[in-house]
Amino acid sequence: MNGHSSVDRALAERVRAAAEELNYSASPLARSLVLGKTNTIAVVVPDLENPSFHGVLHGLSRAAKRNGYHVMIADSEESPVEERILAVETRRRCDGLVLCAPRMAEAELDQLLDELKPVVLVNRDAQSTTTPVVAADYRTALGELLDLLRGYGHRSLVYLAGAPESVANARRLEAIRDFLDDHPDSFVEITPCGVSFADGYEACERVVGSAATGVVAFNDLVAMGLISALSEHDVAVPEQISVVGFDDIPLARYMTPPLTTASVPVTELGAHAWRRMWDLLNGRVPDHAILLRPRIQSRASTGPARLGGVQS
Amino acid sequence: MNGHSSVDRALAERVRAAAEELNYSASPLARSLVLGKTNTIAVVVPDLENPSFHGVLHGLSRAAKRNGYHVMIADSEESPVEERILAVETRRRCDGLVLCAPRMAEAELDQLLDELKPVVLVNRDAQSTTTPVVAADYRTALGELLDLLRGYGHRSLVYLAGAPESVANARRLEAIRDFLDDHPDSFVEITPCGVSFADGYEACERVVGSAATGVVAFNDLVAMGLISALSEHDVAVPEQISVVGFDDIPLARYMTPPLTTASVPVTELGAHAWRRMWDLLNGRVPDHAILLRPRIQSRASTGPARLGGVQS
DNA sequence: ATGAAAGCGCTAACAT
DNA sequence: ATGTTAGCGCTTTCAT
Repeated sequence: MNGHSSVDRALAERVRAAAEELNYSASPLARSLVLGKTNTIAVVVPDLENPSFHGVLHGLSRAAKRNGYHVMIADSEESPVEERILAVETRRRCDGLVLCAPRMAEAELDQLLDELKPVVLVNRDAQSTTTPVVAADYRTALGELLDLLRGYGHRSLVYLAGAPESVANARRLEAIRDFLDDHPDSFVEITPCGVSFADGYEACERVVGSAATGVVAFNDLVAMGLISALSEHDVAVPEQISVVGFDDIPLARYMTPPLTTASVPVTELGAHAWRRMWDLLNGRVPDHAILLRPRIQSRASTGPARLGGVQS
Repeated sequence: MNGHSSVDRALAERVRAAAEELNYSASPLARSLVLGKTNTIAVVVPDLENPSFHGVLHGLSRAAKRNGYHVMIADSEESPVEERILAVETRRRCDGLVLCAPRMAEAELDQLLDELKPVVLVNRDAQSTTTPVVAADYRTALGELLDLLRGYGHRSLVYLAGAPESVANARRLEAIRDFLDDHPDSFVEITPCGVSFADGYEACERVVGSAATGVVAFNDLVAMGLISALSEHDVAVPEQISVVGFDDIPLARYMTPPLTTASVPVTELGAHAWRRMWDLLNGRVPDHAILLRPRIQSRASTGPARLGGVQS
């Protein structure tokens, strides 16, 4: 018997040596079958190409490896139906599931959660109070960005919105509503925009046409696109308009000017997700939800407001 | 019996219905054990955070899914020893292995390949003539970039080198050597630099100090860092110095000026890798090696050479 | 056409 | 302390 029974020392040693020689090792498959555990978990993501999932995957896989677990990946290609099928099917080949920002509807998700458990949710919450959730606190972070702008004296802002349906956008809107409630003298214009550099670039006219002195872009890409267009229109950032992004992508700090933004701790998100899963796997009950606070990176794309905005 | 035996129609239908009702489905684990195949492959990468591996993973996982295969990931964290252990261990839990740009030494790799097969290599070649290799043709692509610069009249260039040991850097040096052989009137100064924005930024002095009219950066990040520093030194790109990058990262086309670079088809790389694996899995013999040509993106960071370089 | 039995490679519980 | 056996959940082969 291999491992920790009560066997003769010498014999055990000889067996181990022989195993080494023939380079034999127990079939993980057969072990899994009899033990009822595969030492593998799966993570389902909507799009493997999205950088924010890389971070999560990275943090998760490293943490899992330290506990001797392997990780499978499943890419739902942004399809809610595919996502459901994939989740169920993948779940059967492993011991647990991590669902990253699932795209399926609330009702469907809640119903599915029971069948899938153990399962942990990343960047998406559910009714289920038994399912652990780990998420980035977009709402608080955007609030801090708004506060920063306000601290510089900005009272009239534009928000360049992302995908209207998305949870990410909804959270930001909540933060704006909170902010407006707290500061009745402030004004934020919600402008449909998008999530890419090109979207930000094209929003330039609208921004310049408004009386705003500050812009909150949905993310860094949008902010960069906007800044690029602004510089072509000879609008100085931050002298005439301050701009903030969101995500802190690698190039954000190297832009001219370096971009003020919120850095989402994606790798930590993944590590925390594993922690929850590990608890679940060991019969422990993890905290229900944990919100990770993005870090505000205050850089040179923001500065004191000039009265009257661009026109002045 | 489930599937395609010769059974009574009605009975089969009833069984299927019952299975549906109880939402029963065969345990993939037990099936795997008896069939001797897991319908899973694993891909080993040196660093899950590296964007170029995301593309490969993405293309690979989508292609594999279409053939009913799952994919596991293993992150060796850039450690050659870890890589070896991981590869062997992971291989036992699945039907095949894809090694992405393995960091281990040639000799070790060649020896290991036999134990791991079926295995396909991405962006790294080996002695083994039986192991399929799919790679990006860095050498040809850099040659084309050099030709482009030459076409603009540049005769004196600087190459900002990446990690000295890396295969990626070696391929580029080969291309430079070829180019120099073909064009004895050209001159390329090899300068140690690095792979990041900051590395490129710091190379500015060296570049300005040289007589070069064109710069070949190891990658886009380096090129961007350099251009950023050049603009602070009021050196105009491409009027005074032309700069090319490599990779075509998402922001390359949006830089000011938009960056001339080579676009590596990473997703296709992944898809091709799966194709090879699929052949291997089905007893077919795939082509030994396939080289995917990056696409040259000629943009505004390159232009006609001015005699005398910066000084003029 | 259908049912029974063997066995994939292991581990755990039992008997020696 | 060591050897033996049952069985994890399937598929396949062989009888019926």
